[in-house]
Amino acid sequence: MREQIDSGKQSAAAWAKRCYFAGRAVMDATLRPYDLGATQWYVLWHLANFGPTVQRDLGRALELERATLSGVVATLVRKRLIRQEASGEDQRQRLLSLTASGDVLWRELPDLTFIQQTAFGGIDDADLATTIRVLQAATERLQDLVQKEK
Amino acid sequence: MREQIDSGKQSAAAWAKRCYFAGRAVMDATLRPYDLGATQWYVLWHLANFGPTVQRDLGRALELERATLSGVVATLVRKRLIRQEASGEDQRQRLLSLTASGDVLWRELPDLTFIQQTAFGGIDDADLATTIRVLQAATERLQDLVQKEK
DNA sequence: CATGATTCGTTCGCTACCTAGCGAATATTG
DNA sequence: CAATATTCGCTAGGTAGCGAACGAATCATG
Repeated sequence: MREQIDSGKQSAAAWAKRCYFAGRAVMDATLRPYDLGATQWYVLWHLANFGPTVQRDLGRALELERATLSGVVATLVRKRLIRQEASGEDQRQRLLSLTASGDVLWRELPDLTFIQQTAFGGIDDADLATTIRVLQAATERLQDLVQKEK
Repeated sequence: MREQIDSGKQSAAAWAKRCYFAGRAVMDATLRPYDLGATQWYVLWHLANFGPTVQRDLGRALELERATLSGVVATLVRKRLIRQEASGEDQRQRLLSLTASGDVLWRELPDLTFIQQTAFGGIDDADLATTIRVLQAATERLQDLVQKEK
């Protein structure tokens, strides 16, 4: 929202938005041949790298709301790429794991780390650290604001 | 997506995402009593500050796709907060302006600039500038990547 | 041990984005 | 001037994310 750039504060927020959407656009374009969304890729990525995971833990790891993850998981189950089983200990929990075909697909998928490499590669380490620190601080303050609204 | 923090590069992208959604959450919470979404607010804001605007120009100013804006505009027209008229010069264009009730509502709305003030206030100017520069560079590189995919 | 609070996953309904494709209007070019 | 290309707004269909509300399971407390 370009006109909001009357001060650096608006500008920072606007660039955070643009950066997020630009990154997602690249992921979407890359994953299009595989009929996968960015979030679906993250789920497969986690299961491939960390093995079977309880849905709650997956949500916390990927920082997704239960409702959001629920929908993504349902989609992947429908595609038979992941499996959703009862967890032994807690009957409320669902244990997620890759199916055989999910594992096969995962091996075919391109490595997506090149996206961040392209985006932030060559940027000064100190500047990158500053950026992360500023965004982190802003996010925390915003989350506090939401809490206070309630 | 916290586990992606094996390098600052993933982390920066993840924080950009969180920052964007946190900001939107505050806007949504603030605007809830008025039954308005964040994007709807931006449209009203622009019309209140810049007067009647052609839909195409509004889309460019707010950096929204035609399709996205089309839906938002339809919603606001349905609420009778804005008006959509034929533009004199070009018969394809639609001129948008606040209705009387839209103007009344706008005056009631709280000032939302406090959100960015809260989020980025007190942060060192140089750090803020660095953040903007890094995000801007990353966004441009990502957009180039998308172009190449095509 | 019974009651109440919390947690987990689901569903519903919403906003906000996108791409693709359409028809109509306008610009460009041979 | 006719044919072609572009632009503008709309619609359809998709993903991503949220909050609220719900049943079932579990935990905490009197």
